Amino acid sequence: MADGGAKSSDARVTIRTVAADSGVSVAAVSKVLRNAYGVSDALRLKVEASIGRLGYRPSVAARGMRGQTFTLGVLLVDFDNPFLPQIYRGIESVTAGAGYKIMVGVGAAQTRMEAQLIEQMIDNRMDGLILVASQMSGATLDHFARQTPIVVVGHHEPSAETFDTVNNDDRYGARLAVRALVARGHRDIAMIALPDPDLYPANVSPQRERGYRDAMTEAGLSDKARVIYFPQTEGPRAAEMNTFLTAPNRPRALFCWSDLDAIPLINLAFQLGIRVPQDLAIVAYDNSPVAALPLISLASVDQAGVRLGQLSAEALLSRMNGRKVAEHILIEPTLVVRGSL
Amino acid sequence: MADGGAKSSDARVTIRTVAADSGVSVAAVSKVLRNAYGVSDALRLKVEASIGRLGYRPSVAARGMRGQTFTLGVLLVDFDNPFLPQIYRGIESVTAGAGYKIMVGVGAAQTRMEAQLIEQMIDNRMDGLILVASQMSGATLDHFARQTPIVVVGHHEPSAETFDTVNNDDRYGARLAVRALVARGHRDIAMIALPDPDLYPANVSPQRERGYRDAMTEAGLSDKARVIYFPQTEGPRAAEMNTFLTAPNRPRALFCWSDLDAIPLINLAFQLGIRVPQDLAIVAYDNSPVAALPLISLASVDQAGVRLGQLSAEALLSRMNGRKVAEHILIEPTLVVRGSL
DNA sequence: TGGATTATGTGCACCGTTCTACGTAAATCA
DNA sequence: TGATTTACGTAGAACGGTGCACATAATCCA
Repeated sequence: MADGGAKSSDARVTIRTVAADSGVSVAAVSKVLRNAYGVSDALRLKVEASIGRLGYRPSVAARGMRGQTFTLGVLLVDFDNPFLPQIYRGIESVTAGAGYKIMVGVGAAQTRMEAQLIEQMIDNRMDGLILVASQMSGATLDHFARQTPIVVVGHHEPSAETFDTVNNDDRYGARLAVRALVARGHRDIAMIALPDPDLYPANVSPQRERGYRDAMTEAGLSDKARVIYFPQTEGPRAAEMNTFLTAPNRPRALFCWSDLDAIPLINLAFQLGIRVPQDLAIVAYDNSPVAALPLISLASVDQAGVRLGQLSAEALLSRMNGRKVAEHILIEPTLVVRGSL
Repeated sequence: MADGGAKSSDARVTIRTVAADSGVSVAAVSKVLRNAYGVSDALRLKVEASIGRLGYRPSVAARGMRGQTFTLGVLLVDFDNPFLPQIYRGIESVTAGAGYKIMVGVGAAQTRMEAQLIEQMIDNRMDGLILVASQMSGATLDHFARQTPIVVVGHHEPSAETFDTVNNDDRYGARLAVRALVARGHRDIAMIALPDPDLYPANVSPQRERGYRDAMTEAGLSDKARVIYFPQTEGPRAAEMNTFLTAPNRPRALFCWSDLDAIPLINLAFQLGIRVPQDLAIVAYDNSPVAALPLISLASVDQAGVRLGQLSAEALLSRMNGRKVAEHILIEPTLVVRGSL
């Protein structure tokens, strides 16, 4: 790192500095920067030399006022879900090649904060947005999608026209999981899902709930179907999990909407002396790294997070490039069998 | 190609729209926005009414060209370290109250990319930056710190003058961990650390390494001290871990620089039939949520991530507020005893 | 009552880019 | 050879805010 430049004047190097240094107009420098049409090799070389010499970097903020910022925004529900990094990596692998930078906003699973962050990203003139597992309603998404290109991951809304969606087939994935339990002879199979499925029908949990019911019906077990909703706040949740596991009518098998709930559950079962899978078989969803640990060994449906990320980034780029008609991509998940099954 | 995307409808509401609507000057609206001096209640009310009616939001990009953006940047090494969310939460809890928004950059543990993201944040005119566990050298940090207020977490450089640092006392924490092993009668205690401690002496791992040596010397075991460095790439690393655990000279106890390495290790031990802690006692660092799972039950040094985040945010705000002299904060970690010890 | 303050609002020059419209020289065509 | 076209470069108006310098009105003080 050439730090020895002894930058006597701390004055910011702007496009004007570069123009003066290379003896051309500001517009010419701008053309080189954007590599626009109408620049001779001689000019380009001269300008690039100046840029290098001065260590010039264009201001994203100023650039955003008229043109592109080459920055994309990614909104994540929260930080704790170990499945999200995979999606992020997928996105990054595609956008980096196309010369885009990424800024991440963390929603903390609150609609209010999510909206603020999206507005923030729009106000920063980011060129496009990818929203991962957003809690927002289709109408709100539509509102934002009219202002900037948007792709949504983990939100099923195949009829949306203003934004694209990228998902794994959650309904099918759930069916896979339940079928595996049925194939092992289980009949008393319950499901753990997120509360208020009717409030957020586009979210993944309600979709998986439908897949669960499909599979139960398919196996002639529709009368056995039973969905449990745990509270989302830490304290009450732990207590209810405990009650659930120690209750006399505890099911013999469990399909859990996400590793996020299954991992605490399998640990609690261990503490309570409930043997997995002998006393309680568990299959979950997301195939997060923790599920793969031998000490946990949680069977889980893999939704190819990296692939989801790549597809969403590609969709965003193509939309930014002018595509107007919405795309709704669905990929096929697979079941990863482990000891808990 | 020249078309930026789908921003067809609704002409943008700008400060001029608001000025026209409320019948005052642009400057007056700006004053209200910044709540600057010299605004009557009547004017304020009128303008705020217009803002509400029109749904106006100031453009961060435009604002950044002269004034503050009220946006802070947080740079994280990577996404997979489950300890980072705690720090983020701490930061967020402080900055939200002060009216700042946060954008996150993910460094992917590459110096090159980290530098790019920092530049990106500066170019976006963010008001200040918090760098968490950055890999960068002190000189590079200094270079950036001259351009914008910076606080660094997880990087020990108490003599730095241009930026603040916030850390837990890694050296002391390591000593705590090793002492606990010694207290249980262990003598053959090895340490697992990050490679190239001399290349990045300011990072946490070398600090913990020093604490390990301190404690070994303190217990009269300096001749037994032994530090193992695993390669950082997935494949070779797993292989070397395996070799290490099955070697005849495998130590009886292990202090691991981070849960990040200890968790795979404890799982591998389980697979190999090595009993923890009977055959191998393990203490690690970071006290991540996974370590706390009963099935893992990994003893670990807790460095109060949330508190670190809060302190760094407070330091940043005070620095942004004009403080020039550097602050170097050190907090005391605690050991969380669990089954692996 | 006149001059000095103080409170409130406005005009306008920035900030650092992009991009359209246009000028000019060189190359091509008829 | 003159008329077109093409290639290269430039001037200057945006973009959407901020904030200084100033004008005006209201209030205060002897």
